[in-house]
Amino acid sequence: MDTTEILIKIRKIVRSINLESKKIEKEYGVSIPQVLCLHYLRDSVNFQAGQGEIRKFLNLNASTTSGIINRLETKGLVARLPKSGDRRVVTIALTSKGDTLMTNMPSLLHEKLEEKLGKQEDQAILEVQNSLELLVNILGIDELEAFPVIPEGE
Amino acid sequence: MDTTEILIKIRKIVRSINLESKKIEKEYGVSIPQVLCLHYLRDSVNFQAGQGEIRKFLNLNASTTSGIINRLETKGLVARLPKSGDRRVVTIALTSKGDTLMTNMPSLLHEKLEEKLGKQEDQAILEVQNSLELLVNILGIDELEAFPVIPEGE
DNA sequence: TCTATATAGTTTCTACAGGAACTATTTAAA
DNA sequence: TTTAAATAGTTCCTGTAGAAACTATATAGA
Repeated sequence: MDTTEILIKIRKIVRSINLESKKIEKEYGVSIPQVLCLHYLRDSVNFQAGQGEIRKFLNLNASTTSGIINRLETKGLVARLPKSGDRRVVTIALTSKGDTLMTNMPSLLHEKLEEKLGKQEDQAILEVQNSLELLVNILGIDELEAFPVIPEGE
Repeated sequence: MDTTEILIKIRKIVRSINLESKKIEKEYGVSIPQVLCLHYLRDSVNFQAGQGEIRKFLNLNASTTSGIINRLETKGLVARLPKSGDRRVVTIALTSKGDTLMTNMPSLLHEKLEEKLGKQEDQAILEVQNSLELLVNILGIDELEAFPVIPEGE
């Protein structure tokens, strides 16, 4: 049985996402994780959210999230604000510059996938979802299962 | 339609592979890409191969491959040898230390997946493969399609 | 109150990953 | 033969990713 093939395909998918990310970064100055972060802020109340909230949404490590926010901050797309009440919490706020960028950024991988996947039969889409679910379960992502998927992705 | 969910699942799979890789690295001192590299050498003639050959098999950038080999070399698991004939080519050779490590390294993600996937119905496995294939095609990994998959993975 | 302990983030370190620029060698062409 | 182009690798730079160690703040318990 060819699990090697499956692993190679997963590696290919990963790689294509990375390549797309670098392409987007070159064109717009922001990578996919950065875009996802800005995207989340745009959907948040007052365009603001705590680092932890973002971290949970992106399903990333705190240090990774910190780095992403650092790069966004350097570009002026995001600002770190103090939170009254709990001074441990750093509120991340979308700047108008960040908002403008998001407005002008067209079709990401996300939307490309959406478009192309839309052309597939419903049955095929269901199979893709089931297959990925199976892989997720098989690979044993138990500790992560709890993370709250905020479905307000789009 | 929920492509967001699909992307999140792919990210989860990627993440679980990374986590597994770090776990393996902590336990055995070598990561999955490094193991794949050693694995390839073990299946090569005289336990040797050119960097380019490895690069094509792993489907990675030259600089990335260079880094992986560097780390393996530092650990003494691999050695860089000159190739008579073409002095641009660097032959990568598995050392006995590397060979021994591979002999003693049990059940990788690879084999875990194999084991767990073996318990699934053939139909499910087929669906997984088809789904990944579909995603690979949708994500447009055209330039990479040509890379020669040596099926001697196991 | 004083002390755990838990929580929120940051910093440092390491690995993977790719692009760009570079060196060195080989091959093709003029 | 000398130049031009292709090929094989390396080095440098940046980004993603996580673990470990750390700071600072908040909360619970004695």
